[in-house]
Amino acid sequence: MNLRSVDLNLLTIFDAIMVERHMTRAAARVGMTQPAMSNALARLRDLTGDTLFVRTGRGMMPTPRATALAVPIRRALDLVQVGLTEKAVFDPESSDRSFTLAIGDYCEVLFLPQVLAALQEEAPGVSLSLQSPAGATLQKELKDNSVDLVWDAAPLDGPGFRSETLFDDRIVWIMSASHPLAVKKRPTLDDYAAASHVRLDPGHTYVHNYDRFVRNLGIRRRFAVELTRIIPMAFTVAETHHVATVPNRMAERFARFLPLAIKKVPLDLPSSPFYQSWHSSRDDDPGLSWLRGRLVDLAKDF
DNA sequence: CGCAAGGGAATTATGCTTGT
DNA sequence: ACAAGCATAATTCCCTTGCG
Repeated sequence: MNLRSVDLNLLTIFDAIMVERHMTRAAARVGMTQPAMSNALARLRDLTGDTLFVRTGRGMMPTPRATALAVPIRRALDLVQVGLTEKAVFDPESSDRSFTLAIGDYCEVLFLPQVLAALQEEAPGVSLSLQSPAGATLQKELKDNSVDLVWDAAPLDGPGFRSETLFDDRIVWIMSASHPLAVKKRPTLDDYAAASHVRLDPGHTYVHNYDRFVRNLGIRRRFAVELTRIIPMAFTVAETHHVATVPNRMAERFARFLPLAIKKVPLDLPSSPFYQSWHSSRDDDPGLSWLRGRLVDLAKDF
């Protein structure tokens, strides 16, 4: 049934008759005349294909169909009432809501374990759905609510979008622990430029930003391979003599599991912050506000 | 933007049914 | 038979839509 073609006001009519069991009193209850109430009941009968209420000596008796409808209609009206009159609240402990995030494989690797641990503790019923790719291409998805939050190395600050900083990072380069340069304490810019690089898909915004910065300095790097995902990049670097340029937090994370050496890039680099962005129509969404706040907090200690 | 036509729901007036 | 109460008919009012 298409609700667009249904006069939802008829639900309040139904409820009034159900409560009063009397057309004239039901009409007074909702502030209309008895014939109007009678006409509204006729439309309800037409809509449901059921008599709904039968005239008897002791008032209007509901049919089985009307009795079955009474509870769901009452519940629906209560929900609407609450929704319209009270500011919605979000209770993380009892919520079973699911949020869709597009945070990119970098943050999935780096951040997701802590986020999930925190959720398990504070909001055990809340679930996450991760969508890739992340980044500034997701305006449409944010707008139509198919994605709740986007993380990226660039804020989404167009009209209708909001962003806040999550954390800051600096760019480093990594290589296998068995790479000849791994033992060198401070590899030079020449060492860096001469190395054979693994390039991550510039769809990763921080890669795009960094590439542009380095190119503007006139530094040319040789790329042996271009990869779209972070995990293969980490393994490639760990098991070959190619090097990669990545945010420091990611480097440290991988170095806990893989034999990697982390080196400072011998350049005066700007910091590489990450942002979370959402659509401004969700500003008052209490659930999403809660999640955003928790994510910002978690990113601080991280 | 303003106006007229059309449609739907409310009101008033009235008819019809039912219980006492 | 009569009063109470629901349904129906006629009319009014208001909102939407289409056109100049």
